[in-house]
Amino acid sequence: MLDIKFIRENPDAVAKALANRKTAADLSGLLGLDAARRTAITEAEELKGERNAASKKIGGLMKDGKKAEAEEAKERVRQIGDRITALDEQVRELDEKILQMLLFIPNLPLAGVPVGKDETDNVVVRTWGEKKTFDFKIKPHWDITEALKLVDFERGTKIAGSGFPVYTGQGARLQRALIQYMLDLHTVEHGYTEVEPPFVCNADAMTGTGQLPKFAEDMYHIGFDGLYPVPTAEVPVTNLYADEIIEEKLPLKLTAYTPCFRREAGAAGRDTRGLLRLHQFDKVEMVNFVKPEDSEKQHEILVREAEKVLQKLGLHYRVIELCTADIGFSAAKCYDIELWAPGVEKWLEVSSVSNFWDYQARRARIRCRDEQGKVQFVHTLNGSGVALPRLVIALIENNQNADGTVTIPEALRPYMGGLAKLG
RNA sequence: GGAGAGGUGGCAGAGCGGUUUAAUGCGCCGGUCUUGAAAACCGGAGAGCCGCAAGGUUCCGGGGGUUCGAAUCCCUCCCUCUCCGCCA
Repeated sequence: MLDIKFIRENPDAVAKALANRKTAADLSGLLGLDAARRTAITEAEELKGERNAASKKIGGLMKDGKKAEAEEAKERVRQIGDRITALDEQVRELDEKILQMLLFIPNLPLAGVPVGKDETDNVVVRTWGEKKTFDFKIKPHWDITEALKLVDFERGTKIAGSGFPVYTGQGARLQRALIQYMLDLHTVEHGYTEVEPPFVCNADAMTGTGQLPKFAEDMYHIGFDGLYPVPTAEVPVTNLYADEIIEEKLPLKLTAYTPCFRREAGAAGRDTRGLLRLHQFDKVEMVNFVKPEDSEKQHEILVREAEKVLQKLGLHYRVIELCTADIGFSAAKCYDIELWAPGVEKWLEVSSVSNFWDYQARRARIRCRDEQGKVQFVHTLNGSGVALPRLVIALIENNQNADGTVTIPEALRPYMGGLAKLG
């Protein structure tokens, strides 16, 4: 959420930043409500001051036995009280309206984020590795998973629906191995603390990180209990510190494996084949809570930590900086990491590494102290480290052999019981 | 799920209608003393909002109510603990 004070003092800059995002917002309407709110608060607080003083006097009169005088004063204060009740109600309504508007306004892109009209204006920052050449006819991953019985799509559809694959045999083992490999990498080499959060969250948590209220349709919802299966570990892990002043040393780096549930509303019919786009998938996520002055530096470190996962597996990837029109709702700056998948001949997004600045911290009220002990909002960052299905796609398409087997990268073999090949 | 008890500042724990601007202890920060430290003593110290500031105002699990005035009384929801039941 944006700071209403910042909007009040920089309306033009905010309008321009939102325009770069291709987002419209009624800023003047918002500021009108803000002005009305402050007027009402000022009057209400003045009256409360009067009432507090008068009530104290009444207490004194009662004690002295001056009953008549006390009754007279009570009547006067009652009237003040009525006015206060009305003003408080007015403030409450204005607060709610202002909050509802703020919750729907996205974060502002950082200065330096390329201004663009859509995803075609994203910028390739760097590329690692190169496209592998094959001396045989390669297969797309769905043929490989079928031949090696790694994934059973049909039975997943039967028990849950399309987009809910069943991993079987070595395919299931591979999922488990990748999760463990990534968690070990982040905890041992990158200094993360592993957490295993709940796989469902309440509406408050969903609002804190920005999924609600705007993206309700993208999520599953257990209406009976008011819970949402998590669309990403970002939600439970970031909200761990909601409503807190973090006293631990920053940066605080947490990593978590969770399954992720997404309705993919609006994406029906796209990438329906294989593992490209799913309603449920596994992901290891990294979340950082950092001091405001460190967030840009820490963001760069975070992308490198995600890249490390791919480098150790020897996979060709590129890092993209998203332009103003393409960064996510809550993000101020975002890098995507894309793996090359030769079978489907596509760059596949396996990681999104975002700097949320103080946007989520303000929504979730996550704070820290500066050197003077003054309370301020932390900056939150997160990055996939990484998402499994597309990693699996790239892994098996890149490492497939002429005989139909798939070579397992060295880094992964300890997690596969020493196995060198699938199939 | 049933019965009971309880939710107060970082923690412990008073207060149960009007000098509570939330006692007291521990912990924390600063100071005195000390070669240094400890102890002792003195002082400080929560969060939000409005305000240029002075200052004001709100917050005792959440919400609502009674009252001139609520941490304190009433209603309701949530959570925790104990016992019972069920159960991986």
